[in-house]
Amino acid sequence: MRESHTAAEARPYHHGDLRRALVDAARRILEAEGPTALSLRAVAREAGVSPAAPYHHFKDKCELIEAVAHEGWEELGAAIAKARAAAPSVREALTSIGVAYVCFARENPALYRVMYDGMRDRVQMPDHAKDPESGYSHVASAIVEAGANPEDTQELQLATIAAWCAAHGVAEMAGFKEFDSLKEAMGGEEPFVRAILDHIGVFARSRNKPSA
Amino acid sequence: MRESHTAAEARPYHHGDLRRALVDAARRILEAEGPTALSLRAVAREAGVSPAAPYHHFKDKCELIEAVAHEGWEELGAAIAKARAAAPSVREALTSIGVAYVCFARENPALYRVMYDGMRDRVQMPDHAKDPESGYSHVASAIVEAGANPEDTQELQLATIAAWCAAHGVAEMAGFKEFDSLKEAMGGEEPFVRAILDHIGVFARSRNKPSA
DNA sequence: TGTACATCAGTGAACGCGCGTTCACTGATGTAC
DNA sequence: TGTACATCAGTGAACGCGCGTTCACTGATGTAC
Repeated sequence: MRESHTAAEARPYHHGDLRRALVDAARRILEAEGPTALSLRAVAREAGVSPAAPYHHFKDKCELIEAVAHEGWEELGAAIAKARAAAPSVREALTSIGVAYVCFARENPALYRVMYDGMRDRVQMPDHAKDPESGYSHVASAIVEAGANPEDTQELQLATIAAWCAAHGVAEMAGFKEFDSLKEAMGGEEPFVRAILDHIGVFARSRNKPSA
Repeated sequence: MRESHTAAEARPYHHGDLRRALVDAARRILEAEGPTALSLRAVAREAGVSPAAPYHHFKDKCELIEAVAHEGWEELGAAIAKARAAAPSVREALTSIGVAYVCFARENPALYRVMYDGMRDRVQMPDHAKDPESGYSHVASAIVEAGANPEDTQELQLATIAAWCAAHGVAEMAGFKEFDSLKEAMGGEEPFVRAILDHIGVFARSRNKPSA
């Protein structure tokens, strides 16, 4: 019952945990065929189930996609936390976070796109800023540790958002074929990404701590 | 024959310049209903023409969309050139360019998205770097004017790409509802964008010219 | 321990929809003589 | 200037497709007695 069943395998009439299986199937489709291929029917097909089955677990297509995106944000938050913890020094924490962010997006490009699409027209502020385990909170507190004044909340918000925006831009563009020759000259995509982040500045040093 | 005909108006059997009219119709749809509504049939409908008519002017849907995106890149290049020319000083040129870039994207969000979608999986490097009127070229030469060494082409490329990435990130995220209260506190979206760009650094000063 | 029954989680066929594209066609235009 | 004809740029009906969602259904499970 805990084991997963591929589409072809025989499986009991009752699935056990179809909700989970559907989210996994959706992610497999995203990875293999990209966001445009992500239809409810395709997900059901991939999970080896009839097109109506998902409706016992999700109100509609949108709700399934939200579940996928939610999982993505959680994993991104975890990746950022891990990178921060592993950083050799407080001064380098932000750079590590930036690299981890971009790597996550590059390793899960379709998932990342879905995460952002869900974000775009959201009215209600999601939990990001409130959840201390979110990527946002980690960035904010890394900026404070690097010397920013935690009392000046507006300034801190701006710095955090600036870092987030810049990382997002790099994440979306790092894969452009247009940069292939440059990436190659630099020894691969990661050195390239590090160099770009370093040029961006928010990641290279804190504004309120005049270098060292 | 030069005048435009709306869908309802009578128009001669031969359109005159249907190609142009189709691109305009596509942009109207983008603006009004966003990228997901941009179908060939919808464009034909909006232009007041049968669904088969566009095939006399474009090989397929993709070619139409490319034409729209191409127009977008040209306009973005022009907006950047204008901002650069209007900048009060060489030192501020980059900031002006950044603001102009983000403003363009925010004023034409759906068009901007289409432009980037077309970019994503492009193999052939488009003309951006070669075309001296492209946004890319303007940014690169503004960076040189700000003090970067034009001989070090790799460094110059990195700086240009870094600025481009950061601007893209801000452009895509500036509209998030999540930032509404902060934007309001800062007196609107443009001050907010300027503040974010300023935090980002590439736009605030050149790396190779240690401030002033 | 066995049986009746409610509930849950699937099935598969069907709905209406809009899409991209093709096709044979026709009305309008321009050119040759 | 008038006429025959090739070419161009439209039409509108039709194709097959995959989609999201609904529906009446049924097989499996769990609970009450």
